[in-house]
Amino acid sequence: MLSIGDLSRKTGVKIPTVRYYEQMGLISAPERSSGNQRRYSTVELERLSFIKHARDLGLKIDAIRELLELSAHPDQPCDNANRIAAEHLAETRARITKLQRLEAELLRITKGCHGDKIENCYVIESLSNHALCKDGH
Amino acid sequence: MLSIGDLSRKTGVKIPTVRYYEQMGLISAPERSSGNQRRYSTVELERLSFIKHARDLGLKIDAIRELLELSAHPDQPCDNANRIAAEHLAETRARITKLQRLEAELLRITKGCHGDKIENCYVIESLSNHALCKDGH
DNA sequence: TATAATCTCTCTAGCAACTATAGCTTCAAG
DNA sequence: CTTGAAGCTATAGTTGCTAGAGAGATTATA
Repeated sequence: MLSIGDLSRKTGVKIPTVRYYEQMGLISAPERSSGNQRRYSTVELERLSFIKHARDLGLKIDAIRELLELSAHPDQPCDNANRIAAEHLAETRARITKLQRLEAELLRITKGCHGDKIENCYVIESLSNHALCKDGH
Repeated sequence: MLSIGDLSRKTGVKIPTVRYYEQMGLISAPERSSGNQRRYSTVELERLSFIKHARDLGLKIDAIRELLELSAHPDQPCDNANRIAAEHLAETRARITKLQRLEAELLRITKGCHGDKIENCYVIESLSNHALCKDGH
């Protein structure tokens, strides 16, 4: 049996986060030692690894909850799992696109400053005056 | 004089957010009408536009606070303004890079599923088994 | 076996940047 | 003068954790 610290080291999920996941119902309440400390088996280790992996990929808790639910029913169609992953991919791409627009604008702004005083600083000026922007972010 | 609703419409900042910014000290407490409602002048309109623009570019409240402080001192050097902008650009780029790695992995996972049941769904399998990943995200 | 060092427990609060709700008051148009 | 929209304060909720306090449990060493 693994203590919460063991589980944490093996998965890379911090101890308070493990307890948080338990509270959120992502993992079920484990057995306890005689002194009331959590004791885990490899079942929970695998489940937590799944969660960690999904979080590292940026999936939201709710999506992970759905995926865990799905993975418990091996005989069901996997359309929903694919849909969740595809939606997350689309969101990720949308975020990239948005950040790239910001990147371009920030680059333009930082390159544009050749002054040395705030009064003619292009950074400050750009923020004050949206009309200076190339892009309708 | 502008009501908080006028200010909101002109800047695109929602009313509760305007009040939140006031609470956070980004904008100072404005004059009040005889009935205790907020009344703004164009000074506050410009300041809030600055804030909105900076937020749209992804700058954090603390960074904006610094920039506002700087913009109040036109005769000071603008090194700090440039530094803040450059740091934010670097952070933005780092986030893009990370998201692109996730995108690649998500794409691989979603394309990889040719099963129709959960039991042989590559999405679920990938999440269960990190070793299937190409990239050490 | 005693004791010290480390771990774990629960509970509460805090983070960022808002957003939502409730219950009340004020404003502006007709 | 009435009515409906807009505004007020205060509090709580959002997401996904993280930090701290103060107590109890476990383990390693003497």
